[in-house]
Amino acid sequence: MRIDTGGDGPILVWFRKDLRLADNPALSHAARSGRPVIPLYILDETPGVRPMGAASLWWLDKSLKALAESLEALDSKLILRRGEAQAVLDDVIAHSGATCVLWNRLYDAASIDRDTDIKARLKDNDVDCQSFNAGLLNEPWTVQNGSGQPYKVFTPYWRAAREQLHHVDAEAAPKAVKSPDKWPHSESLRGWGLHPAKPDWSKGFDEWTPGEAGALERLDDFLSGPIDGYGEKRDIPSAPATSRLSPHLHFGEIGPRQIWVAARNADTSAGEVEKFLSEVGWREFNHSILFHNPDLPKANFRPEFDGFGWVKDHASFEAWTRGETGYPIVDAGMRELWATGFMHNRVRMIVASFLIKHLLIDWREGEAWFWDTLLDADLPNNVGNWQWVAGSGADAAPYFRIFNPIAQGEKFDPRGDYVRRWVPELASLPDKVIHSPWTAPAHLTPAAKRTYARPIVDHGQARQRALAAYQNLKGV
DNA sequence: TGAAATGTTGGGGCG
DNA sequence: ACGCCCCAACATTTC
Repeated sequence: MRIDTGGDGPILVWFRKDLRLADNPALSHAARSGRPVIPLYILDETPGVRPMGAASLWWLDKSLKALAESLEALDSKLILRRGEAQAVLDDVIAHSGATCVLWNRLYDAASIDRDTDIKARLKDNDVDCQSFNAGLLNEPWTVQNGSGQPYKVFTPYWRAAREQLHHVDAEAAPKAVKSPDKWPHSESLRGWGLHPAKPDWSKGFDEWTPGEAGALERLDDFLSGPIDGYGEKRDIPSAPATSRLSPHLHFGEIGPRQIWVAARNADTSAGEVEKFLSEVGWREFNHSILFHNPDLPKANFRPEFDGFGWVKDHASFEAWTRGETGYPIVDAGMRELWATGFMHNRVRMIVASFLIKHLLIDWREGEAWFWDTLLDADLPNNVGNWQWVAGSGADAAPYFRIFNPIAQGEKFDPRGDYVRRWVPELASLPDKVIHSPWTAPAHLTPAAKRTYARPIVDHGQARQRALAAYQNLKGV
C-alpha cells in the first residue's frame, strides 16, 4: 500500500475503536515509517456522535489503561484528550508539529461525517491523512450482489463475503514505536472519572479483563475448548459455550482478521468453526446494513413499520428493565445484564421479543437500554439486532415469530440453572415449574409466591394482541 | 435463530 | 374378531 506520510514530522495515530497494537494498520504504518509517533485517544464530544453508555465507559476506562501500558512497554505513550475531535486534533497538531494523522475507519454515519470533515480540514492545512481498515473482514462497499447493490439478506451476503476471504492475514504488533522529542499534554484517565462512583454498580463486572491481552486470552480459551460443541451448546445460557468476545471486539482490542486466522487454525471440526465464524459474519452484515442505511439507529429499515402503534407504557418498561416481568427467563436475562454488563445471546432475543411483542414497546426504547447497560454496546449490532427482532430490519424475523418465554425457558434452560442463578427467589422450585412458577402448588413455593412477581401480561393474550397489531401493517 | 392450530397416522382399549 | 374411539406422536399449515 502506498504511504505518503508527508515529510519527517511526527505522525499522529488516532485510536478509536481499535484499542490494540496487533493487526492495527494505522499504528503499524506509523511505526514502520521510522518517524516519531504520537498515539492519541480522544473522548469525543462531537455533536451527533452517540456518546457511550455507562457500561461502555466502564470498559473504556480499563481498556485505555491497558493500551497505555502496552505503549509504555514500547517506550511510547498514550495521549488522552477530551473534547470535539476536530478541535482536539487541531490543538495536538499545533503543539506537536505533527504533519500526518492516521486512523482506522468507522462505518456509522455520524463518525463518517466527522471523519470526512476532519480529513478535509487536515488537507487544507497540509497535514497528510490516511485511513485504514482494522475493523472488518470486508468493508461494506466491497460486498455486492450481481446488480451492484448491497445484500439485504444474510445468507447470500455471507456467501459472497467469504468468497472474497481466501487470504486473510493479521499483522503482528510493532516491535518499536519511536517517541517525539516532546510529548503533547495529556489529560489523566483517572480525572475522566469513567469508573462509576457513588454508587459503584460495577462490582459484578469482575469476570472481564478489558484490554488486548484479555481479548487474546479469551479467544485462546474459547478456541482451545468451548468451540468444540459450539453449534449445539451456544444456545444454552447456563453453558460456558460462547466466546464472550463481543466487548473486546467492539473496542477493537481484537480484530475480526485475528479471529478468522486463529479460528481457521483451531484444532476443531470445520463445521463448528464455520458456525462460529458465521456469527462474526452477522457482525459484518450489520456493519454493512448500517453503512448503506445511515438512518438505521432512528428509522425502520422497512418503512411500513413507521406507522406501527407502539405502546407508551412506562411501568411495564421499568418492570422489564428491573427483571420483574414475572417470566423467569426474561427476568433472569435482564438481571444478568444489570449485574454483569452482559447477557447471553439467546436470552437477548427472548427479552427483546418480550419487550417488543408482549409489551408492544418501541424497539428504540429497548435499544437505548441495551446501549446504556451492555459492555459490548455496538451501534451496528445493537440497532441491527433490535430491528431484526422487531421485524422492521433487514432479513428480519417475521412478525408472527413471537417467542413463548415459558417454552423458550424450558427448551434452553431445561434444568433451570440459568434462572436459579439470576432469580434466586425461585431457586427452590422444581424444574417442572421453574419457568411457570404461577402454576406451582402453593405449598411448594411459599417464598417464591411472596417475593416473585405475577406475570405482568398473560402470554396468550399478549400474543393475540401482537398478532393483531402486526396484522395491521401494510405489506407484511 | 417459533408457536400454535390443524391434520394425519397408528396402536391399544373396549364394546 | 371387528369397528370405533381416544389420543399420543408426528407432520403440515397458519399466524
